[in-house]
Amino acid sequence: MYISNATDFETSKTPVSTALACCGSSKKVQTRKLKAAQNLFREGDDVRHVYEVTSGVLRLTKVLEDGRRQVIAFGYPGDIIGFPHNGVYHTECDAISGAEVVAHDICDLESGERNPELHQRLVMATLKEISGMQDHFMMLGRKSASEKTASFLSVLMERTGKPLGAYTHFEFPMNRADIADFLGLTVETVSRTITMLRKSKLIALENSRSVVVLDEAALCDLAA
Amino acid sequence: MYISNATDFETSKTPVSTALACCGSSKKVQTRKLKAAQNLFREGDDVRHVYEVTSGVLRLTKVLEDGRRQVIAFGYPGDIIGFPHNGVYHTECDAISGAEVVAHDICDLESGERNPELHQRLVMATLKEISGMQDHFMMLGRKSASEKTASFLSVLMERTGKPLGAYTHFEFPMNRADIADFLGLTVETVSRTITMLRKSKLIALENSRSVVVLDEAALCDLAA
DNA sequence: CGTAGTTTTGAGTGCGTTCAAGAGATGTGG
DNA sequence: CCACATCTCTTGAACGCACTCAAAACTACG
Repeated sequence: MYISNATDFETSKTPVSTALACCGSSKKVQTRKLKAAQNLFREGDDVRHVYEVTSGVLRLTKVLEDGRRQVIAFGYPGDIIGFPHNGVYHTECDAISGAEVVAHDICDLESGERNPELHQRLVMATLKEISGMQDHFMMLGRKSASEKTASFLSVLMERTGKPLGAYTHFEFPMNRADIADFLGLTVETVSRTITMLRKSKLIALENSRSVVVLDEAALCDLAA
Repeated sequence: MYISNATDFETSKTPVSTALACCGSSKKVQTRKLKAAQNLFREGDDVRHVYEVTSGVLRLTKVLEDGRRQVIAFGYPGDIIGFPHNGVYHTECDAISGAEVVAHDICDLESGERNPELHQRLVMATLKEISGMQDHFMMLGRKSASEKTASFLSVLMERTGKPLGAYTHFEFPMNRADIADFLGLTVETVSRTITMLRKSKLIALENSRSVVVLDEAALCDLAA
């Protein structure tokens, strides 16, 4: 399933240095810290940078005039977000936890002249992004509420889970509304489905945003 | 709404020459003709080329083990299709009408060393692709059957419609199942919705794949 | 003319929605 | 530290949109 954009999840504190290395020369790396709920860019803003997430989690959304919302992706460390089209961003981006990003100049995405290595890395990120989005299509268009929810938890587990005895534990910063808008469901359905997973002992909840996966295989099966 | 990948729709017979121009040197342009229903590549195939559609219409699909299918995009002339990830295609691609494509070497997508102009054009195509897919997310996740269907017809009209008196006429090669799998609906629902649009005089059908749009504004309104 | 595939239409069902309210968590000011 | 307001999450009841199943109408093709 599709959670975020771009490159593989970095397990430790390496992403900043990776980004640094790619900038090659002595150019200063522009990092930016964000508080929870702080905005990074809005739909329609002129694009100067694409961002590499180095810590925290960001949320990319689109909104219809009548308020219906779709969460396009969650940006986890290692992901590249903010791909432009016709010079503007096409989603809104907000931090949903405290977060830190590295700003890459947009011209390094568009051309390899200045920094071939970084350019290559950004182009690869676009291809990974497309591939991930294609998977997400299948989920939005063809999966049931329980399959969607199981897929979601399953991917979060793979990306952020840590062993806890025989089980796997992880936390996530997004609330039920974010999850619902990501999966094309309502908060109530997400809540009911999670309750159902809990009652059938596939997962246990420490609190509403902290999960222990009790039956990994069953969860993956349900994810379809 | 999201119909196809990549660059803007070419109105006439220019795309091949555009592609040729971009290949710069004397290198021979690899074109490939496809008959209706013929396969171009499958999910998992090694990627050698990305393809630029020069005529006809192609269909990109993903399929789950249990047979559920999602149409990711339709490729119209001017579109670039077949973006790789980790060296393989992540969708199946079939022609749904007779079609012709130009094959661009994959290395021109990955690097600008050999042909900077073409590389730039392909990178731009990935960005347009991402932007289009983001719009499609909103449709799959948050729109009703009639909004989806109206959006679909609306976009096809914009891309391929020709004036017919005061109205706009267009044809499309995809069947109801393709449309349903593109919109995340069933054939029956697509059929019923189109009938509903016909009965409320927003459109008229010459035959099942030939439409006259009678009330453009109302159709766009419905598309939300 | 017969067979296979596509599209439409009908009837009934069910999944996820809406609407409503309660439970739980979080934060603020007195 | 507690009372109160606010936000999030959960649970319940009822509805409705899109689905499933079934069959008829239409099209295409040998």
